[in-house]
Amino acid sequence: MQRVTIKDIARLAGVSVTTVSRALNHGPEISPETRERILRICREEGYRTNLLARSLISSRTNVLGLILPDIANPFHAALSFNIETYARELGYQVMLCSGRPGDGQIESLIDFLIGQRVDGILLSSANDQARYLLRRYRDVLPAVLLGACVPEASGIRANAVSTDNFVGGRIAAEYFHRLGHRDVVYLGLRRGSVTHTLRHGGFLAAARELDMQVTTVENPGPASSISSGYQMARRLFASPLTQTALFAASDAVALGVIQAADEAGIAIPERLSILGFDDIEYAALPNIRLSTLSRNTALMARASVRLLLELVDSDSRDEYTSKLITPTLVERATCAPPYSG
Amino acid sequence: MQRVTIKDIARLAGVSVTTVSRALNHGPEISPETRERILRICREEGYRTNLLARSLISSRTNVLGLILPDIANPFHAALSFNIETYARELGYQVMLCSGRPGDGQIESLIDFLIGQRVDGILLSSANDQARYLLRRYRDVLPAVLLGACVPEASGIRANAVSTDNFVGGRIAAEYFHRLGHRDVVYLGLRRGSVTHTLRHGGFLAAARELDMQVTTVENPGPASSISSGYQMARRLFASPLTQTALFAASDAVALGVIQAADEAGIAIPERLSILGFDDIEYAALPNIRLSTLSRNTALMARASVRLLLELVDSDSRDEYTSKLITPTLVERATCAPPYSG
DNA sequence: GTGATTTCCGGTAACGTTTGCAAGGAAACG
DNA sequence: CGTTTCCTTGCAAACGTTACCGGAAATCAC
Repeated sequence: MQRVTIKDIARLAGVSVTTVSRALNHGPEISPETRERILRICREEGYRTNLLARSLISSRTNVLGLILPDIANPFHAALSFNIETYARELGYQVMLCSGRPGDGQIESLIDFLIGQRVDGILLSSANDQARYLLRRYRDVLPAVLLGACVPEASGIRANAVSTDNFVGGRIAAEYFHRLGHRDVVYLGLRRGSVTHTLRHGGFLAAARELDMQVTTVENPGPASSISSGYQMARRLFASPLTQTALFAASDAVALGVIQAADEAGIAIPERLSILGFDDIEYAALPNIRLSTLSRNTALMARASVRLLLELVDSDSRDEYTSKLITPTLVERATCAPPYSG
Repeated sequence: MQRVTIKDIARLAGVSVTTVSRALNHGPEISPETRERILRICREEGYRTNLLARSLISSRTNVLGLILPDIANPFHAALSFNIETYARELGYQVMLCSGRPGDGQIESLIDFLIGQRVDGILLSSANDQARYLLRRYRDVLPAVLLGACVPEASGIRANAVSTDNFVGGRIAAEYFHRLGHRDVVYLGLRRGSVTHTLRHGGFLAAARELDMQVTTVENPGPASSISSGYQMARRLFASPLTQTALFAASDAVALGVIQAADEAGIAIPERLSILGFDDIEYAALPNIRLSTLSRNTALMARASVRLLLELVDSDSRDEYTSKLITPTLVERATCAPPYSG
């Protein structure tokens, strides 16, 4: 694993290391001929700048940390893809880590990223620990919360870009009401999750105004996946079903619900309407045609990266900006008026 | 962004930096009391080792690079998740980059990872450039190819762990034959992709032995996604369909085919049997029930990480090991005997 | 031709660690 | 009590860069 250093190049070119560094980086203070000669030698020798050393002295890595709860969820995958492409356009690389909340996994990931001296982190682990984490790492490195909107009321301020989950919940409830549903279920809330608390809150608020009855099914597990949706739905379907519509915490969860409904012989949407959240690619499939609330991952990615980089550059810790993106309803085939046979 | 260094801790504790370093790292050569005192101060001050500096001197980062063509594909997402978890168990962090082959994206990613001095890379970009890349980076850093088996015959040797694509192709053809199909299509080959060349080869070989007729539809685009499958299938369905079964390059592609078939009014599996590859989570959904060839991502992840770490430790460049994993047929609902009404 | 200015380059320190070597003191041993 | 050994600690060099400052040569103005 022989590695060519700047010193080797300097020796080979008969110049000092300073000159080589200048040839590689800044412009004018070097003659075109020597620069060309040095660059040629670098190419021949296969020289590659040691970014560790460079970052050590410049105290900037041009790497952004991204923490996601579950890359297997297509929504997160799409988000991560968009974040990576956009960051790369801006000259940044992304270091992706997945970690579920609980048992200190997130903390140790953040610690690792700080150790790696990333320039900032994007944290998409929507739970109550966020507020704790934020305070703890507040003046250690710039961070923006992703998807986990911190409510104004909580007194915790954070840089965040998020889907407007409260409004999303409202939209869902209003849509159900418009279709004629009066007895509905909200499925997939994880206790302590800011995202879901808000979404649930919006759903409940609108439901109350509209005189609808809401049953809530909580997510016991950490992840919002197909299998967790399947588990929850099975519990729900174990007793006789009075409700006519179901709002799921995510499309993945909704797909699990569909699976359980299929097994339980519950017709969709005739017997039960199902509305998802995220609008993942698979929701649009002809056999699925899941009605859902769409979040614009490309928009979220751009906004969050841009915000984070502003923070990195400005270095100001005294103001917070929170960007909310309203989800939009995508009507497909899994929602219909209740069957009144 | 004030950062506490080892020097600060040393000053605070009234010892030398050496002592602090020893308290943080190796064991016996320090008294328990001072160690405890130092560690306490580190906690209080929020000290975090600068991994850049450590790596610079130890010339080891404990970071592995992972290059994937498309994280949005659930198969890659699952693979990446498994790789990350397994690597973390072994004390390594993963730096994930997505890059499509062509226009030098892969090369620049590899260059970046080398610059970051990752200990090794996992490269899952199955195309012909692999052989070029391998030779170029051969003695710069350890690498293992993922999913892209390099055939013995090609004379190029590489460390690789891969699904046995040739056998996979055979299995598919034999399965179709067993069901009674004689006129079939292979869809999704990307010209120049090693993976698909092999898979196609196995499919063709078995088909020839079994006297089946094969039509091949090539993938024009770079990615193996739902939309590319949809595009290819639309082209195929534009003219009258004589074939009765279709083997798709991946599950994502197969889902795109299903979408196009749905629009074209082609019944599955009555009019056309469809077989996928990968066995992604969504293939098992009750509305989909895609028959497919399963690859064990967990196994692939463990094998590749283990192999790579062996390479990192052994530092031997003279032997290559290639691990093949046989895919297994998963029969669900999209394959049936041809309709002979 | 002298001084001022520009152009190009080198020496050296620094970034925050780890590590080999050596030294100081205490304990053990005769 | 002298010597050896062990335990604990510190000094200084090194990793591969970049940045500051200063100097030599070349160019320019007069």
